Parts: sequence; C-alpha cells; structure tokens
Amino acid sequence: MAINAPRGTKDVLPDEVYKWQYVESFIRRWTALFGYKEIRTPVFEHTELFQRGVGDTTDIVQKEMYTFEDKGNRSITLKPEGTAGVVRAYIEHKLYAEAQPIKLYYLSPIFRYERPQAGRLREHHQFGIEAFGSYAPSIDAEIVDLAMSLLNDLGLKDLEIHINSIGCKKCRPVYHKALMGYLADRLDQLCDTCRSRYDKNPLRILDCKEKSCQAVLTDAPDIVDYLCDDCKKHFDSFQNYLSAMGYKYEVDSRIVRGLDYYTRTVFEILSTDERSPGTICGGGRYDDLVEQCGGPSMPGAGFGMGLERLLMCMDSQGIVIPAPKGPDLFIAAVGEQAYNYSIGLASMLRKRDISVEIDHVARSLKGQFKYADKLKAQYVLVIGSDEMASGYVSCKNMSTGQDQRMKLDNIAEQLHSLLH
RNA sequence: GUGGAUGUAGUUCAGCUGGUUAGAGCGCCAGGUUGUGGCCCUGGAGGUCGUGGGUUCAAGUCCCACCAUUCACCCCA
Repeated sequence: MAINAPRGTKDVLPDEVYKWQYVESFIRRWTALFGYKEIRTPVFEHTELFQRGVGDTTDIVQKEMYTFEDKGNRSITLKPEGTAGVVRAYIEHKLYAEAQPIKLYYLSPIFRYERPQAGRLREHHQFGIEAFGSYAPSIDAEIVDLAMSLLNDLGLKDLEIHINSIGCKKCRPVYHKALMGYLADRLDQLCDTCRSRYDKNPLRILDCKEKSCQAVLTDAPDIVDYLCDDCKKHFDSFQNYLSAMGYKYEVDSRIVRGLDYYTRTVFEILSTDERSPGTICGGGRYDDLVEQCGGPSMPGAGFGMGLERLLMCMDSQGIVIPAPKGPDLFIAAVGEQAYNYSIGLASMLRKRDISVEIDHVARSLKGQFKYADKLKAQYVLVIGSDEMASGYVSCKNMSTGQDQRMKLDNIAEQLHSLLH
C-alpha cells in the first residue's frame, strides 16, 4: 500500500531546499535592517481565536479551517493565517507594556482547506510581519517598504503596489449605509454569494469577480469619498510617505481583503507577469484587532507573503538562485587498509573545517571518481597501499584535471591553502 | 464547492482505429586492460500500464466508479 503526501501538500526535497534557504536568508537580512524580531508561535491555536480575530463571516473561517477536537475536548485549529497567533502572544505576554512599536516577523506554515491549484496549496508557507502600537501612517509605509525592498533585492520585476483605505469604526458604517442604499434596488442583478454578503459584509461585494456584479458596481459609491477626516489624513500621509520612498502605487478602491480585521490601510503587491500567481503579498492595518482579541486598545499593521508564490514568481521571471557548492574534498580509497585510514582522515579533516565526502557503497576507484564528479567535489585524494607506504598522496583538482603530490602528515594545511 | 484535462519504468514521454514476451531519452549500476571523473561505446537492473469493477475470444488501449495530479472559477499568499 502506497502512502502519499496529503492533498495540497508538498515535500521540499534536498535538491530544492537551498532555494528556500536563500529566500529565508534575504528575509532575515531585511527584517534585521528594519528592526523586526522573529517570533515563533504554535502551529495550532484555540479555534475561537480565529473566529474572533479573522472574523466569522470570512470564507477562511466559514469553510477553510482545519479544525478538530483534541483529546481534552478542546476545539483546535491549524493556523489559517499568521496574524491572529502573533496578536494572541502580544496580548498574553503583555508586550503592549513595553516601548512601542513592537515589530515582529514570522515564518510559518499556513493551513487552509481549499482545492489546490497553481500557487494555492492546503499547506503553504508565509513570511509575515506585524508592527504593534503605532497609529502613524509611517508604519504602514514602512511595512510596504520592507516588503518591496525584499522583493526587489531578490530580483523581482514588474511588481505593482495596490493600496486602498477602508476606513475605521467611525466612517465605515456610513459608507456601508451608502453602499447598501445604492445596492438595495439592484439586488436582483447580483450573484447569489453577493446577495448573501449584502447583510453580513457588504464591503466584500466590491471584491466580487462576477461580471454582472462588476457591472452593477461601476457607479457604486467609492469608499474614499466617505472616509472621515482622520482616515483621509492617514491615507494621504501614507501615500506621501510611499512617494517619498520612491514607490509608484495605484489606488484601487476595490481591494478590501478577505480578512475582517483590517481598518484603514489595505494593500497588495502583485506581479503583472503572465505566468505569476498574482498576489504575492497582502496586508494592512488592524487597529481594533488587539482589543477584539481581549487585549488593550492597541493598533497594528502587517502583511503576509506567500513563499511558494514568491518562489514561483522568481522562477517564472528566470531568477537563478545559486546552487550550493559540492564538498571541498572526496577521499577515494583503494583497499581495506587504505579505506580504514581514510575514514580517520576524513573525520580529522572535517574537524579542520574542510567538507569531506567518502564512498560508503564499496565502489571501484573509477566508480568513486564518477561519484565525486556527481557530488561536484573540488578535489579528490587517492589513497591506496602505495600512498600509505610512501606517505604521499595525489590530489586531483576536478575542474582542471591536474594532479599534485601532497605529503600526508600536514595534509590539512596544504588543503587549506589550496581551497584559498 | 463548480467546471475542464490528465494518470504507462526513478524521471520525461511514446505506444496508430483493442490483438501475442510494454518501448525510448535522461538517470542509476557494471564494463570498454592491471589504481582516476566529465565525452563516447556496450551491457544490465527497474513497470501487477493509478485502484476497483465492467464490455470483449482478447484491454495500457473502450465504458463506469473511486483515488490522485493539474488548470480555471470561487477565495486567497
């Protein structure tokens, strides 16, 4: 009976991990430059956290969560997004009592029960950041800047920044009313899902891709016209800061995001490249979330970035991630006595910071060379009974093909000078 | 959740309108003189043709179901 990986999951095999490590190293570099510290939270949380945080009316909570009961009858859910858990930790450990803002980042698997397709998995991985404790639009701009700096540094081209403001507790209800008023006598032209969204979350209708709905929406009231003075000022400064950083962006009043916790700023970074999976980064501000989850009234802002999509995007743009080097040295031993000696030599050389490979399946000398070649070893040392007796070995440079005699007793020093 | 496509060796695929021991490239292993790789040549290992039913004298090839993969929609990273 063959067991395979569950639907929508993927193994990252050794011949590919280096790509992940490469991207992760860029992430660590840029988060450090911006002063974001890593936080690691559990892969699962109490289901209630996501219901309260992400929002009961969202698709994510309604139909995409991996929820189960544990042996203590607790309802547990695998993270369907990264923010809620970080917010919970921020509250639980009273990080709000420290100097603000608290700037955090995470790398985490994310689980959503969906039908897999290109750029969409049931388990995917996100790099995300969260900045708590500041209402200032400079934070909003900073997180976009961090995302873009990273993406640009990785070599990505043709990126677009789409931004919007969806208001706050004060002004959003006013817009809701206006939108609902506009849609009231056009309900019959909307699709089924949008009709059901009308009462619960009318904002989401703006996001609908149905042609009929889009047609209805062309003359719908624009949220930007309904922002209160504070939100308007916030949005303006945010844009000014983005410009000051040298970014081009597009105000897209139809971005509303699928998570209920956003207030004011929402944004997406997407690739316009045909073969790319669209949005690779999405985020925004969530000024009420901490309070909603049982903490003090503290603002926040952040984003999530899909690593699989990022990798996909880099791949489709032809960005080559440098493959790791092979071992410094391969020791090819001939005969049992020489092999015995070579095992000890390999152990010693590794302790001297030289990466060494040696045969473990009893290959012939020729086989060992072929294997060394496959491993991309830089040098091959041949040791047989002659070498054991004379105390000299031959060291072959695998890229030039040249042999050179080396004395065994200070071999580590000689190798070090060869390796640079 | 809705709709389409696909499922043959480790891998990429071929296998014509159903007909005898299922093929190729790459990869893997071994040889091409006695202790030397990358190229070339030769040979070898490796498949219950996704699974289970059905039609037929006969099925990898036709039909059905299931499973899986993949693409689009929905949603999102």
